[in-house]
Amino acid sequence: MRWSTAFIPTLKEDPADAEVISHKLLVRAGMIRQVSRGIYDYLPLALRVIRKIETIVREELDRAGAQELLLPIASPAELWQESGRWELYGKDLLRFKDRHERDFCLGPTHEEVITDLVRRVVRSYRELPLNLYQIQTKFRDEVRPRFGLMRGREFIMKDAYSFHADMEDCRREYQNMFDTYKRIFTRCGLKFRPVEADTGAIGGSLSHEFQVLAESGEDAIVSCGSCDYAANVQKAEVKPHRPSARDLKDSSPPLRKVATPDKKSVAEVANFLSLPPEKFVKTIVYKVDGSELVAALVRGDHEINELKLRATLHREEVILADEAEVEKATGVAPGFLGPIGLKLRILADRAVQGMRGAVTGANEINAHYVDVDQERDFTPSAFADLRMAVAGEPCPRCEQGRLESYRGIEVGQVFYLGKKYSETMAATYLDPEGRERAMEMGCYGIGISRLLAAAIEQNHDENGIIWPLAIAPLQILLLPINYKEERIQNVTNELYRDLLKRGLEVLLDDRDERPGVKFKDGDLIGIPLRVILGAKGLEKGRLEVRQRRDGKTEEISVEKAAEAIQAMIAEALKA
RNA sequence: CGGGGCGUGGCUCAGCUUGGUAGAGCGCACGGUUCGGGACCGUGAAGUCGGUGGUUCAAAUCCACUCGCCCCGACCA
Repeated sequence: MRWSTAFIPTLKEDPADAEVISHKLLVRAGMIRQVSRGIYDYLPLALRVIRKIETIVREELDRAGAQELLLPIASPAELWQESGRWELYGKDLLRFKDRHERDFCLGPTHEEVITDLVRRVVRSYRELPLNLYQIQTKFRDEVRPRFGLMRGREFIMKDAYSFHADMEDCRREYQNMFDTYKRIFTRCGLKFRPVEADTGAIGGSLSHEFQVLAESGEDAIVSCGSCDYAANVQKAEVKPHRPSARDLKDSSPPLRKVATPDKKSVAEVANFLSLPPEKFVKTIVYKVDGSELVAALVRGDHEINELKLRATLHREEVILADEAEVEKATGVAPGFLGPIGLKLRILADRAVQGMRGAVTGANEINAHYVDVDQERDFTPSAFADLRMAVAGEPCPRCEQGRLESYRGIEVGQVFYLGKKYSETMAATYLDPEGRERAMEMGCYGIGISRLLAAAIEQNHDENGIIWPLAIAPLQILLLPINYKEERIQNVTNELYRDLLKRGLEVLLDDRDERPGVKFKDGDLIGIPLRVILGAKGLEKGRLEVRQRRDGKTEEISVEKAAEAIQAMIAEALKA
């Protein structure tokens, strides 16, 4: 590839609308351009990276026994109505009508479509298991697309779906995909961590996310310093709390009501009363499945985890009650709510159990109780793990470990779905006894375009991108200092042809630009190996090879250059 | 959906408060000098000032509406 004729529109300055580094660098390196919010053109260099990632994904999935197919991007409403997601999926699902006024949507994911296919084909346990995947553009009309390719509306995804006769086989495939994902991300040259995850809108009961570790990540994850426990904070368990002996022995002063005019939040009241937030009990009212109101209690310095609340209640939908609903049910505005005398079902986080000298709302405007003693003054219907885990607390799985927190970019997720879709959509088969049974399913996604951004978030410096060799758009940058000079041009061209003949991927910077411009552009687009051909070196029959990542440079002879470079690439790819 | 910000040559921005016929740097074209980390000199092309409507003798500038883009939030009392 010759730079002079390539479509690589680099920019000297950061684009005005980019915030995160991967977005800035992708645009500056001439790899993407925005078309609309969350929608981008992929220019040639970006597409090359995408193809590389896709190739790795295909090789590993094929090796793991999955088969590639391609499903349509538009699907009819009927399938989504059948699974119930036409209603449930909400506005992220981009809907439209065809010329016959029939409802369609752009696929945000393909459980319905694939399940429909498989149920129409598979009849017998003999045809199972199956693992089918595709690499395709998805569309989710995100509330707030942001950060370039990290959260786009249109994005490229690999999605795989597996079908099994029984749970054991499905679990086996889950593990198979888990291991395959580890190989894929390792081959892509990324630092990542698999973590336990919530199943979200996709559904199911077991899930891991693969998080690329990066400060700019949207997800908070925690992991144990001494064992291999790691989880998304959404999912992370909290070690069961035991009230300390001292807490239990202290006698508490009597309950008192104090005036707290206009002080609603824990921070406000804590400041007003000069008490630390951990002495507070927050009372939060939720509407469960659209009707019942339930109060949840967590300590003032903790955050409630709604996913845990939902799981504890065994209900589908748990949303915060609005102010009017709360007032109607309790007679008081949120901000002054407390468990004492509250006429609602109350669930409490374990950390609330046995609290003494606590502060709660008084269920009366502008008033709070102090010196609240949980055991003496109120009894929730149950104690459960309801809060977010935080860094520094004990590991829920091992004795000595403490949790550390990180930021991550989710680039893959594996789900055990069970029969969620096969039952609602009647994807059944006949077992050896001739009984009709619903298939067990799993699904497995990788955000290809997001992976591109994540790789940059993790691999860049002040000068630009530093591609891991395995996914670099090209492997070698040939940089003649003065290409117009005949001798340099001849040597460069010869080396270029030789490298191409050896099957290497080479970008030849044959532009009539000053060296500084070429160096800057080269660093920006991040090609791993840079070969510099300058007049001084060539006089001695030598050229320079420089690593983009660490700047390490070595001189090699021109005659052996192609062979030496090929060896360097081969060596690096092996590592 | 709520809050904030921005929209002016290809890019990054100034000009707007206080209305008077549009600027800079980079990029681009041409000529010359240069040539190992974003050169220098000269010449030049390029902008319906996001759109619509209004106020005014006069609007990039003031007003209204609208479209687009960015950021924060959109559930923790």
